[in-house]
Amino acid sequence: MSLKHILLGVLQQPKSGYDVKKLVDEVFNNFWVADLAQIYRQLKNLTEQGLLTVNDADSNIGPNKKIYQTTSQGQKELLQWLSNGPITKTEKISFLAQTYFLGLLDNDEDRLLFFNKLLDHFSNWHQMMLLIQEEFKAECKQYPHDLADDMFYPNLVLTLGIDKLNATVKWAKNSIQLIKARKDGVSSST
Amino acid sequence: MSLKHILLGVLQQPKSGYDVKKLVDEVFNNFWVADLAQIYRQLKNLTEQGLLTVNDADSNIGPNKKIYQTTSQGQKELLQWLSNGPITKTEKISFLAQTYFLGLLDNDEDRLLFFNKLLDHFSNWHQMMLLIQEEFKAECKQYPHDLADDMFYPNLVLTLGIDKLNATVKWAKNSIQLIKARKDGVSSST
DNA sequence: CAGCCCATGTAACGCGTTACATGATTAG
DNA sequence: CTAATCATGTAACGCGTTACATGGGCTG
Repeated sequence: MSLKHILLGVLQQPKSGYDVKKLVDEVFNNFWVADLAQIYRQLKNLTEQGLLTVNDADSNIGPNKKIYQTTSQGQKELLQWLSNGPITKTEKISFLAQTYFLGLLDNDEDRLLFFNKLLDHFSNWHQMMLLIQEEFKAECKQYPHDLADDMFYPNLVLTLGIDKLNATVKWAKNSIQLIKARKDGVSSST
Repeated sequence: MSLKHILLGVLQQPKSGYDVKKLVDEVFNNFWVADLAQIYRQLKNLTEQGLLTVNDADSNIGPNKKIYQTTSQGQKELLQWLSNGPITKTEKISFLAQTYFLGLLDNDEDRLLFFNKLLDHFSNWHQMMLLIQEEFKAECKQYPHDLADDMFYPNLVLTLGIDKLNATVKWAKNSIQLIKARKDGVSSST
């Protein structure tokens, strides 16, 4: 129910479907993934519903683009979505489902391998997001108070991403220590 | 792709579809939601594929139950899923998509209302999970080292849930302060 | 006897994912 | 010349969600 609204949001500035995909991969990857095929289908639907307009445009490279843009009706729908309050309780986190059943594996090496892969993935991601935050900090004198209006809320989204990744990285490290301690015998009560 | 494996996991102990739904709501709600209709459909599919068995059973109350249980083939599939490494990058967090576009609302009161609803929701949830953690702590002497094998990994899942909720609650509180400070004028650099 | 919980399901629709098809331009 | 990137799409399938149907037993 939200890809629709993400499209209405990003298409306040006119863009092609392909451009939307790149934007979502770059700036929304923190909390959303979207497939190109899905984006093209939604653009078609939303245009038929009058929430977007299309215009053809030349491309200096490759085939011609179709440029989409949110209509006032689309804008209205977007504001309605924001006004209905926060949508929560929709999370599906596969790696936690896996962790829940990890005791079924028959040795600690496999479990440690699982957690090391997690740690590797999330700490890389964490580092990447810290770099993006540096760019936000460079944009203003008193971070985050005097960020431009159109960067303030994107920045809040970024900071929760960083905070959660920080928690996740610490958790993965701690879990590895706990598993190792269990493996070597619980007795060590340091 | 993961409801399938959650079913294979929880049906190591025989259960009805209705029981699975209750269990998922109680213990997996931290990172998964599943619809009853969806569960019934998957149970049917997985049984046809030979990953589950069904048996009829009386119910002391209401209609007869169908009791499902994971087969050795289902077990194999489950272990395969765990061995393929952690599945990440599948998150879709609607409230962050909303936050990203929150600047489109035309006043700070509406934005603060949004964040207060978030804060209320997540702090209640956080409290609930802390209570569940107390139960885990009561189950053993040296928490979490000497938790039973079948509680150790579920407990890890619980702790990440708590850590992330803690981060989210702090973030919501901080965001409210930042919005108020912007509203009242950025000048106050206390 | 009304309303809730137990327990199962079907139907319809929409979202998400993968595979496939097409074809232009540019960098190595 | 090959591979990558640009750019658009269709088809098929499976997952997620909502609405609806059925009916017994228990609680107030």
